[in-house]
Amino acid sequence: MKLYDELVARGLIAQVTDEAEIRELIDNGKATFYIGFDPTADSLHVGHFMALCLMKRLQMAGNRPIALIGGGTGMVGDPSGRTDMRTVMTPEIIRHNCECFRKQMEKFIEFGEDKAIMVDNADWLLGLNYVELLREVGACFSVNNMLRAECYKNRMEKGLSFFEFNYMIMQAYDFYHLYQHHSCNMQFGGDDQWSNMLAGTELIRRKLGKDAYAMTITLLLTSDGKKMGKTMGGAVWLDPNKTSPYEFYQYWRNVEDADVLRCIRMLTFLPLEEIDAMQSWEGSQLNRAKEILAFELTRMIHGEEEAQKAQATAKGLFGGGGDPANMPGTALTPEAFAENAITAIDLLVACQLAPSKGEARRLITQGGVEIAGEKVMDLATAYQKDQFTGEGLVIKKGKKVFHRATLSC
RNA sequence: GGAGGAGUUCCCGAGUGGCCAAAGGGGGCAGACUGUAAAUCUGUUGCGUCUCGCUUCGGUGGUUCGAAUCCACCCUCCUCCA
Repeated sequence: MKLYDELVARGLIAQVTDEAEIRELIDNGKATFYIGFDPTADSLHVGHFMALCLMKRLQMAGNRPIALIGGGTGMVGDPSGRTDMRTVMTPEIIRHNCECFRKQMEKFIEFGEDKAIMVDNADWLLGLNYVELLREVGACFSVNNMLRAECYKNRMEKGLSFFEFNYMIMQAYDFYHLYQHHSCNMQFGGDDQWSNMLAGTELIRRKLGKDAYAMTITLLLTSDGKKMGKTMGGAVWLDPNKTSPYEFYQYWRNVEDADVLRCIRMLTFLPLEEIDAMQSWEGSQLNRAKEILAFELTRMIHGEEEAQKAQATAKGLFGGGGDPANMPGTALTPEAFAENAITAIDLLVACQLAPSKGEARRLITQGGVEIAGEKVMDLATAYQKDQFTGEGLVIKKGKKVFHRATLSC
């Protein structure tokens, strides 16, 4: 199966500017394409991961990827799909985030001669002169059209500053720049980027009279329409220090039935035939598919070894028999103990399993806490310091959250 | 710049002097049921030394025995006019 058809079969393609032309280019390895990543945090998340996967698929088919880090666009912030303005980040934070992105991407995509290249749009955007830019590209944009763009829709009610309004022009300029300096003829991005990407192809057409193409990746949504990869605590990060491999594994292990196959199709590199075979799985059989999904993704991001560990830990905790060694944990300092003991309430707070003592108390009262295999019934239950040495104590909050508390020395 | 309107807890939203840590819904958390799923039902959802105290209704002052609620000034947002 050719690449384009595979992308369609996996449900990855949302919108394209010119299907025939794009098919021809990418199937034959003739595309030089870019995907932009704005440094909004100090780690990539699942949404970025999808883009990186796409990059890899195209690279494997012989196309040349350009990873663009938005050191320049990050100074403004993309208003697409947002209902309020992003916090404006300081240049220092942006630089730091760019550096973090760079490191994570290098683990996943091969950069170098004849391989992928990485560029930072700060290199050309920050030096632009306002009046020159207006004269050079400003004339190519119609405000009337820009205002009609989908990405500004939900901002028309809440208000959109001129500052953010310019984001589209900056992104269009990126494409224009890359077209000229790196022969980049195609741009990929999340589906929310569609209008920004079209602005780029339009600019290239007007300024250079040349065709460039754009294609968006389907946003990975849950069956009830929320973005995948978000939890209450925030995004599911690729940085193991922000989301541990175990937690990462658990996130995917717990997706809803309705979402498993779509996730496997879109996020993993498993052959389509294998995935089609899972289509007929039903009921609790789907748990097997969830394991596959969780394992595959953890392996791709954290490596085979970490994936094995995460899976063994999960199986140990939920199924019994496995190795429960790798669960998240907290090393308690001696100061946490009053007279060599710590109450269950303080323990929950110290391990950040409860945000406050009141919450911890409630959890215990409602029967949601188990420590060292025993349900905590009494609010006054306390544990001696020496119980935390070695393996420490395993705390279970609710049905799914396991945590190991040890003593730091 | 002018005229109106609005800002309440994680979110939406009620509350117009004490009975207000503040209705209702959403979301979250926990329990039951299950398959580490969904749906459903139940409880819970500011903090603490927890029958009591403390902090919270955009900000700062004020009136009052008492303020989310009244007054003054300020900030932010929305709508209409320029």
